[in-house]
Amino acid sequence: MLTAIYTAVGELVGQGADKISFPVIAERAGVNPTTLYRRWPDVNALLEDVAVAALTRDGESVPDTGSLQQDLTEWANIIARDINRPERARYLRAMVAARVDLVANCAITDTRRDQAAEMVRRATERGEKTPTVAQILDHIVAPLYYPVVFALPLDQDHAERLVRDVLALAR
Amino acid sequence: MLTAIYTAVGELVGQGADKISFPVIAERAGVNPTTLYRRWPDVNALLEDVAVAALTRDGESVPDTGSLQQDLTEWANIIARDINRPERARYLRAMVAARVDLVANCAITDTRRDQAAEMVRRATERGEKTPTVAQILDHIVAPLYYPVVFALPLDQDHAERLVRDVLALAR
DNA sequence: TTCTTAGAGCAAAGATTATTGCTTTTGGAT
DNA sequence: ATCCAAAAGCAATAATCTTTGCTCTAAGAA
Repeated sequence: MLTAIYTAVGELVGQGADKISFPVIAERAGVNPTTLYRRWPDVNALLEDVAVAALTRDGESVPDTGSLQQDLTEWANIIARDINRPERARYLRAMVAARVDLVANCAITDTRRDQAAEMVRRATERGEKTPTVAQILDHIVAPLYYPVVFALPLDQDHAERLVRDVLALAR
Repeated sequence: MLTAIYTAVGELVGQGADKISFPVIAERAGVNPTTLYRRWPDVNALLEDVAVAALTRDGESVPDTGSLQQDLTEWANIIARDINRPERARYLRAMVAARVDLVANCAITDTRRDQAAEMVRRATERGEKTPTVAQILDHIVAPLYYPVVFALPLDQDHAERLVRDVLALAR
């Protein structure tokens, strides 16, 4: 039931459907539209729920290679690969469209911040100089998301360049 | 006629209306819905046109203070102030929603790149060491847009910190 | 001035979406 | 097994959006 609905939404978002309405979702999920109208205040709310579910399932473990540079590089590449997948990119845009503040805060930013903090903590323990968590978010995460959100052409080695830059800020 | 339509759209977007349809726009603009249906393929197309018009009219001149640091600081603050205005933020999100690749490329990125290039050029002529244009886009522009797009809380002095960081990359 | 034509309005019809009262199913507790 | 309550389905209705043929207006050309 619920998973059928989530799946339906995921498929619609994934294939870039531009007419995502309750009736459309309901038909694809094999449920009655009324169910959706009764359970969610509007389509955006449902979209939000699905987005949270889709974006928080990060089995992604934080890289732990023994060097901050490698950790960040692997991490940045994981993020880059993830958000550049077409359907993932559409999720992001759909969320932005829906002004899904909650998702933005919880699922994306918080997770990324925690992961960055973890890597910095380990590096500090090893005695490495590190940039701040805020710097990592500003200078790695943001530049990775920016082109995806705005549908700009992605360039190779972006992640590597960002890591190199941010490491120059290590104190 | 056209300006009435654009104005109507602008007002609706500006006040965060979530039901932006041709009939609604038409009524506010005092035109017949048919006109809109016949002239634009769908609402997003109209939104795109309006967004282009709204975002390309940058009378913004590039700062020229005699120092790259000051140029970048003023520039970053101009950008930050601009895109953090609520209705401007909504435009951005609306554009992202509409997958307005064209707008993203032309109006935003290209303009910003040109402006950055101009400041770098001047600084280089003065003999200053500078970061690359790509670095400025990655480490100043992207981090400024990121929180706006994702509706994250904005923090004071963000622009200043970004400029300080990016200048550490100057070569 | 008259003709031409692109664009805008009007109105009717069709399609889709949203709401609501009521019935039916389902899963768990007794 | 039976009962209960929450959730889902159903169907009728309303509201909104979309399409289409036709008419009317206005700006430029002959």
